[in-house]
Amino acid sequence: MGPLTTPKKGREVGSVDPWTPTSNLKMLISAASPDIRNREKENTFLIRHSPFILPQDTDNGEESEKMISRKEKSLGLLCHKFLARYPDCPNPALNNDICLDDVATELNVERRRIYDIMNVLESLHMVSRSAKNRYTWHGRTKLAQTLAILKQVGEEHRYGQQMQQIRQRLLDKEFDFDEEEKENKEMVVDLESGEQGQRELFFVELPGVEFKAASVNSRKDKSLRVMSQKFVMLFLVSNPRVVSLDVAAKILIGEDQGADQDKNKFKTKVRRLYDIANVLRSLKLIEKVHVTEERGRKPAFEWVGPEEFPQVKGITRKSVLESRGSVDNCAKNLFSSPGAKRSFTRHPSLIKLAKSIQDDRRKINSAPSSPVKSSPGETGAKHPKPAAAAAEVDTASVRLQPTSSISKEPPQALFLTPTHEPRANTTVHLTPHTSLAALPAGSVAYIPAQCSSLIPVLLPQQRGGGPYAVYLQPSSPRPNPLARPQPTSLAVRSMTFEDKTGQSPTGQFAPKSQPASRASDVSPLALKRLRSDSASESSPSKAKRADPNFKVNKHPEPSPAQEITPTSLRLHKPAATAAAASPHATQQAHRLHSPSPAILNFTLQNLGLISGSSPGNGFATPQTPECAGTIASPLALQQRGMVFIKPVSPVPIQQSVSGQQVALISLQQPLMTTPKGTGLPPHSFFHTPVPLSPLATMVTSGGHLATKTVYIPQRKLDVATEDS
DNA sequence: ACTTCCCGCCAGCCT
DNA sequence: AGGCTGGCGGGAAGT
Repeated sequence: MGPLTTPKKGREVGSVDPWTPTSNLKMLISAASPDIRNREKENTFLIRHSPFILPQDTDNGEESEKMISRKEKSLGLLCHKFLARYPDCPNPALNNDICLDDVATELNVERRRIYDIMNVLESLHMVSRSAKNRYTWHGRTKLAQTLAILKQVGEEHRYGQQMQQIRQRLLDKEFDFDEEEKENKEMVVDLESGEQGQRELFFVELPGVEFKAASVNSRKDKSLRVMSQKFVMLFLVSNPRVVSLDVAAKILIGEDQGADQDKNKFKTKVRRLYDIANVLRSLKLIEKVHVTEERGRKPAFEWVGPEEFPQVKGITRKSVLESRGSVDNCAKNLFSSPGAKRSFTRHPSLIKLAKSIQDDRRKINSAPSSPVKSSPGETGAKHPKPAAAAAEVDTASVRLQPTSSISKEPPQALFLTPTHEPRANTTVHLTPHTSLAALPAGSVAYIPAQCSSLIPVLLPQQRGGGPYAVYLQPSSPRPNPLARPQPTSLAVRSMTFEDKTGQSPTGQFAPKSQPASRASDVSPLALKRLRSDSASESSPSKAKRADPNFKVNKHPEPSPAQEITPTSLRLHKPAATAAAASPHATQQAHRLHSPSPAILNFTLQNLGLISGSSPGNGFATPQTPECAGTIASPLALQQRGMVFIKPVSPVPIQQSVSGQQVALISLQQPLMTTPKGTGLPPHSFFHTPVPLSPLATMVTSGGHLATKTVYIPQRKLDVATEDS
């Protein structure tokens, strides 16, 4: 097909690429403007020494005139450079005009690349197009607001469910490889016709940041922007905030491509997702991680941006949906969907859907929209950003703070702000900025990976159901906290955790400064259950020594990946730990091996959920109720051989092909040593389908809890933890 | 071999 | 008509 080839790498900075037009241009530019060149150099320097991207590769001194690697030309890096030119919160009074030509010139890239960046930034309302070749810079002033809205829209569109659905499909595929293609098709159909399958493309606008000129908006191809918004939405509605590329791509394909999508389409989407992701990464909104499942490791991204947003209330939301035949609508809302062209392919149910959404929208669009260009000054200055400001505060407050000096362990080891993490890929980090207090009652919270261990936090349950956590069985029934860490022979059995997925938890959190949980908050029933359940247990898995790294907790510096990795997390067959605490749990649950009462008490106490009885082992429990999640001493728990596995995904129970009930769960296993030779990063997400035991089902017999029950089979853990 | 994603062609819209 | 935008996918770099 054409002479489309990617020029080979290995060009020098100043060298000319004789066969591309841009290189000529570049040469001309740099020849003509030493000024620009210098600026470019500065930028390069800046970037080089920034933690973002380019981690280690080029620090060998004089590489200034060396080969430009592909990495150095990445969109993310480019975006980073771009961002460096503008303040996060621009003074509206100043000139925030962006001229694409200038930017392209100064950054020494083709305009084409700038468009990519601008599109993504525009989707977040960090810039808005003011005229041809011109944008207005808004910085992050509207970001929180935008995210809030995107989240809301995402919830309305049930993206969370769609993702689940897709994950399920993928899961099914794992059970039945032959069906792969078929499944794919079915999925699309389902999404298309499903009552929650809102296929229409839309772009969410903000007052003051609308697409101005109709000419700009009538353009049909806005997919990068729309994709970008949707991609962000996926994160915002996903719990946990991890979205794998394939799932995202599938959703995005389904949306605008109906059933005719194929492999190429998918690949193209993924390419675009990478583009978007790279910009989002440079914005520090997401980070790259990996999800590991049976079929291997796959790329994913985790949201590391703000978690809490201002109320959307009072904000005009203009989610312009594609609406067949309503020309006025398009004109008015300055956004016409790409669907126009494809309208005939649309499933009838969608038309209905679109209509209802349209109605919906009408209601929502109460605030006046400005069809007129707004001046740069108008944006952001008009409304003293009450919402945005609030959001900033919120955002800041969400970060877990190091506990007071009372704590024995270096606080830094416990809490780390993600923004300070320079490292790039592969390692999954827990989301430290998620305020524990912000977690829905009953959810299993956790602390940052730097803590080396995942500690469950039982939040006060709201109503019914029991809070639930998962315990990995400690090897010793009577751990000596002061001794060297015992080898951990583990087994997780089941977990139930409640989490109002898809429901915005906003608004019901306890203030960060106050303990999220207190003994009184815990359902007595649940506690009772916990205790009684933990009757039998123990397992003398005389095992191996703990990994020397076990003590890393003492290192204040974040070196997440290798810390605390009991290399020998081998599963111990009979050691079953049940954490079933649902009031509905039946006797069967009792039969499960549970954590010993001592441990439970200890844990609960540490969590500030109960008070009174001491750990009884001489171990001083730091009182650091800063927030429930502070969990006095993770190390202590760790030393007791307790290991927790965090489910990182809502866990709907599904039917597998064989008719067996299965849950697709995602675990994050910072404690697990990667099996040798698997090439899996130590902190991988372990994404796996898991057959549900009758118990798991039972535990959830209460009803809605069913969708939150996880049964972690030994088999899976074996896979992940077996050494050698 | 697979993942990541740069590069630039070229269609389509805008001025 | 010519410039601006941006979808798109080949294929190279990176892992």
